[in-house]
Amino acid sequence: MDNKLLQLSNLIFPDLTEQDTVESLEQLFPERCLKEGSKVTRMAPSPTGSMHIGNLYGALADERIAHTQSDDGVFLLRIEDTDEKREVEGAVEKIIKYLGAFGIEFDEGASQDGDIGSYGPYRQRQRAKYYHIVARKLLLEGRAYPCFCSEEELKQAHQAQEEAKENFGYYGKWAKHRDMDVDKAIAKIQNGESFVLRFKSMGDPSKKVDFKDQIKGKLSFPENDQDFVLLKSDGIPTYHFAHVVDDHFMRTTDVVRGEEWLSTLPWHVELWRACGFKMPRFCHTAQVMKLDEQTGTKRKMSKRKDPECTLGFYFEKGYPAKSVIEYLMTLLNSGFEQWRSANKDASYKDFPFKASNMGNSGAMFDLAKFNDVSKNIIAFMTADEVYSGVCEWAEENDKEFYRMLTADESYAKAFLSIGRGGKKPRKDFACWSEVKSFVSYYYDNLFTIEEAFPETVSLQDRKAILADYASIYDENDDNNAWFEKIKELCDKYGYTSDMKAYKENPDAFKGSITDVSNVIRVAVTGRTNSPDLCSLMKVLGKDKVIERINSAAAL
RNA sequence: GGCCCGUUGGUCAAGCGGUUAAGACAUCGCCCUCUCACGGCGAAAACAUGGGUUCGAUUCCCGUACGGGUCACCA
Repeated sequence: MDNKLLQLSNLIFPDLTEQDTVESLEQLFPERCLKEGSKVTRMAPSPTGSMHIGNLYGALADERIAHTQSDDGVFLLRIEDTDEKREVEGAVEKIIKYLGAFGIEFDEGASQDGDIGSYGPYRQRQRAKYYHIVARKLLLEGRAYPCFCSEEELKQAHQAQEEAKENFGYYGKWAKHRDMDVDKAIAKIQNGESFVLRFKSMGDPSKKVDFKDQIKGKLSFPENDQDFVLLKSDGIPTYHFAHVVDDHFMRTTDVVRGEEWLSTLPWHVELWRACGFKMPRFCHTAQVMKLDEQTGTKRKMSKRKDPECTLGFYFEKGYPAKSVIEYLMTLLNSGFEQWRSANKDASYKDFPFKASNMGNSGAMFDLAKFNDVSKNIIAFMTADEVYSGVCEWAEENDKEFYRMLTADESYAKAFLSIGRGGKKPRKDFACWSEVKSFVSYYYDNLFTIEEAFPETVSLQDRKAILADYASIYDENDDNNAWFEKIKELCDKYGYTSDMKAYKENPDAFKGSITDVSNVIRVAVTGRTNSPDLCSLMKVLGKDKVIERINSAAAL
């Protein structure tokens, strides 16, 4: 072994002993004993801010890949906290809490109560030693070297490259310290100069590397020639290095990450090889996009411009977690929707998820479609489920409504039951925040006449019809009897109950049964649209119905 | 600018050399013993573009345009 190099490595890695070898790490983190075909995936967020829909999208993909058709696959959470400057307090807890709220659970990794699993620690800053061990190996093998360039020098090089129309970066002739004399490097470090550890690339960009991605298929890039940074001046690794070391020693089988990493894939390929590690499979997922109203073009979802981008949006509006997952599944895997229509009651977890069925171009987030998906989810819930969903939301977001709902639970459940159950349930709301305005007429303090009575009915007729109806209404009538009474009213006042005849020749009649029932509907609910009037009136109770009809007759 | 990825109706998407080019959301019509919702039926609506290869290209190859990503001691 080159003594000088050894001296240099001792200077750079004073925290390591001779026992700290890559082989010792291989023993510490042995290959996992999993069944054939089982997969290990990881979500690796950096704790730098609030979660957005793209994070959830990625997490769901990871989770499904690990857990579909395998009972011992592993989905783990690793915290990429290598950038101290951008770290946000409490972000880790928030990530775990939010994902949990969407039903996404980890088998292993960082958690609120410390680490779970034997491949940790799972927070990168606590893994400094492991990175150093691998980095030292690279240094001693001549695949890494210290670089003393200042920020200013790098900036200047960048500018010079721009002027010379050459590629940006630290490579070839621009890599000033690549071939620096070891003695000189030792002297500089002893002198206390700041440095980073760079990878020494042997790549030749005139050659191509072929690569297979689980989603994108065959890819081909020029070989890497960048001497990118492995360890920053504080000894903490960059993403690139941490990715290779962690995914190797955590024994990740499938790296699922956004396609923004595609461009640095050649870096990673060369690094995996230089480390002597076997590469995992890669799945580079498309981004969730959004139509920009201003420009009319697709663009990445942005937290600032798109409220539906942050996960908080779904909680504030009160979308069931299940709806969000269901919609993301339709974006994530082609074929999910068709599978769903054939398997209405199945859990999304039963869907045969395949990485190869993931879309390879960015899917646009479509709020209208999402709302439809959510309406379907809510439509097939029981009244009890809807009730607890609304209450949970209202407790956080609308205290007054919460008190009203909980003041008479069975009353609330009764009106939430209308049109529910059976094969063709109503699809009235997409989220809990829409419920209140929909059911407001069930509560006297929210009830107002919001819409006009039908114009086809004269004031005189309206008063007479209402007064008449108040005297014949019987809350024990079934739907048929109820309807017969409306028909009788029609006949009495010259409105037809024969809709066909009315449509064919509307001028032959004063109006139709629609007008008559709408007179009653507006009197009772304050609006021209409502669920089935007969059921609705039963829930309201005879007293309230009569009271409202009488006061409307007095208008 | 270099490199990479992508482009099927308004949106999400099937399709893997020969199809009347599925389906879903949205839109519009019609039907369904009251309105709305649900449901049913139906309509309109697409292979970015130019060259090849081929008996035949939405499908394969090349160019162009457009969109996206990336080029940090951020991930």
